[in-house]
Amino acid sequence: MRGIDVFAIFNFYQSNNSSIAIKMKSQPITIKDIARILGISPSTVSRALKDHPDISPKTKQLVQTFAEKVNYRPNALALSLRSSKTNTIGIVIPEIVHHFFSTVISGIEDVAYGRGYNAIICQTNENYQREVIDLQALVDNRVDGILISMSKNTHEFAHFENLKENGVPVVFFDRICEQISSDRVIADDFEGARIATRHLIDKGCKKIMHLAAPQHLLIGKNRKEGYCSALKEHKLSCDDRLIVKCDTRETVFARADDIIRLAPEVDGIFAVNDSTAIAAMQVLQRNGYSIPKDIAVVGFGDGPNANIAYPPLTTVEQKGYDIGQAAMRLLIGHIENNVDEEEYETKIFTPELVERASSQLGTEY
Amino acid sequence: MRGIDVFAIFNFYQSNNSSIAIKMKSQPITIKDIARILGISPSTVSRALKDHPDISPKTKQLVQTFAEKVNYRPNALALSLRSSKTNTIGIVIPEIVHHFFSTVISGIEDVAYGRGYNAIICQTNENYQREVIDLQALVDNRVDGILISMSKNTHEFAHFENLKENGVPVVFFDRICEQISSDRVIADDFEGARIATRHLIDKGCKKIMHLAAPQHLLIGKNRKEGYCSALKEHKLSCDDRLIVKCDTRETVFARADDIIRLAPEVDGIFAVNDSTAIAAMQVLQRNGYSIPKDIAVVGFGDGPNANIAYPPLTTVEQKGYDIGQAAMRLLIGHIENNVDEEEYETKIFTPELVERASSQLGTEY
DNA sequence: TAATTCGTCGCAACCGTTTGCGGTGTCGTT
DNA sequence: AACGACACCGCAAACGGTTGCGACGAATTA
Repeated sequence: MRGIDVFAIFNFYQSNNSSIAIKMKSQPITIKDIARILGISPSTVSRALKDHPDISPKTKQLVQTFAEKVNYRPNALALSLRSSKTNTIGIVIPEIVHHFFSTVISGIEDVAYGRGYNAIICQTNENYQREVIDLQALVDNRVDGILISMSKNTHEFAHFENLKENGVPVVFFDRICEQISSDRVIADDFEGARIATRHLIDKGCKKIMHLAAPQHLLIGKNRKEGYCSALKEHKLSCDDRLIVKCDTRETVFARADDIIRLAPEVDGIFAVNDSTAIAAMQVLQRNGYSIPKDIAVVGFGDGPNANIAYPPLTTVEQKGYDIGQAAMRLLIGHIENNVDEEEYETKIFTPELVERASSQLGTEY
Repeated sequence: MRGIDVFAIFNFYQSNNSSIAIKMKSQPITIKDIARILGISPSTVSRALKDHPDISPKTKQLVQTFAEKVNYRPNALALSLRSSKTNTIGIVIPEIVHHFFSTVISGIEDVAYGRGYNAIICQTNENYQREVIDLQALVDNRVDGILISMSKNTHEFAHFENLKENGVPVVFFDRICEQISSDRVIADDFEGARIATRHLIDKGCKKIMHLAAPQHLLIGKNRKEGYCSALKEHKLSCDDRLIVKCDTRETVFARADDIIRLAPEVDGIFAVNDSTAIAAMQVLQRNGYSIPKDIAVVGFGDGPNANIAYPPLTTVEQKGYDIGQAAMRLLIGHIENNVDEEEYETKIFTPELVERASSQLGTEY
């Protein structure tokens, strides 16, 4: 008897729903809807859907097939509110357009999806204000944890402290914040720069110019020091005169005169990143220098550009994918073992040299 | 009297909170917490925080300053659950690493932030399954709307239909779905290809090769037809023999033999995208051809690669930023005027030629 | 003095889901 | 006949916030 009634309503609902679906935007169906239609309580529906032993097989069957038919999906907002667990993590990065960050994201996402987490990506465009706003929005939406790579223009850290006060686990990667104690995953910039510079020396370079990033950035500092270290290793002097401050395509062109002035006495260039290296090659080529015949060049952070450059650029690969995976694993550890131990970990990935034409000093390409 | 009491508790709470903040992760403070501490009801707190006229100035002052002190922030989940409005939109794209999509995202975000929306980005990696999962997750989290650029491998569209049934506004951009009626924002691939091909003809090319994407993709089809149209405009024949199917760096190298075989009789190349164009230039250069002296080359979709290439690549710019802005504006329109009119709009952006060295036929670079 | 108004505030319901606990009905047991 | 055991299901509270409505005291008015 009851069964017949129920299925009558069932069918009515179905046809009714599909007919109105054409005219109006139907709200997603809820457990309460199902309960009302089937004439049972929401709690029973909830339990039936998750095979709770208190529910009779018949009821389970009824509810489950009905839920299937109407394509029921639990409201994630309600679940999160009740459980205070969103299964979502936030990623805050300066710019997604950078190949390095894109690969980091891929690493993060692959681990995240595998463990049932969703990732929401925020880009700050190197803007401090945006970083503050993005982090606040993530906290407001109760993400379970956050992965951050700092903006270049961030010099205050209250918004980071704020995360800890709100109990949000955080892992910094690449652009870490020295003033905040936390888990960290970084590329070994010092060692990478040393490898790159050593390579130039091995290729026969005697006087190597360095195109450097601002020294208040860890990246800039560490890469410069790695460069100096390799020079000293080989009894070469680390001359400040050979260090030109430019770390983007634009700044290279802006300081082109300085580079050209130094070029005659130089036979190698180590640039703080690939686009700087490529821009420098172009500046030199336009001024009559041949690369790598006259001057060998090495970049940093292998992106797809390195292959496209003329000549193809020797560079050190930064292992963004691995860094992303490691960062996500660390974060999950903090989220799931709600251990309050402030035992922070730092993982370091050493870059690897990718040798191409641009560093073969003395050869024609 | 009462004031003194309250502030005593206030101060107690403060010191207590800061002391435990060191040892344990404190949950974010809620309206209920504030109500309990101040000895008033949650409703009063809620109203005080939003300057409701029913609340006395004293109470408002008390609540507001206290909320400020403890850095109260409303729980976005709770707000969304009640209002069924998340102020969040979803972006589903194949790959963020592509410069075009990155710029689209910037356009979207700038409009979104300006109108009080957050954006959550999902990349499908050109994977149909991932696209289904991502869309489902967005719906589960009750985003207010979704912007999609389809994956290459999507041939079923039930998951798109599902969005409409759930009443989620959708705008397709760039990689639109022809089978689903919806708002669309696209680049005029046909016209762009025609402009690019015309440019080669203007530069003196008589026989132009086309490196084409698969013809089941709209992009591939439209760009090829634009190419043919320009040829016919100038009484040149559109010879299928001159069309080589390759649309990535890898496929260019795979079909390098075909390209080289055709090269002697060709004086121009129009490639379906920039990386294909650049790879083709490299293949030709390695085989003794000089560009643009022997063969002029034009790409499609100006990315930063075009500047880095040797020689710098002439290409047509796709206006990703504008497309992103337009798509987001359309979406907001649908979200905020809950008009059920199925009056769908299609916005078309015509690319612009960016002339560089690679297309200056007959000249030395 | 009694009735009305106004200024302040709290109760309770709601959004969608979960879950402890208690209630009902049907057995079988003594 | 009375009891406990068990299967099955619903009530209500909770997550955090909002809001219609009613309550209460004080001040104003008739």
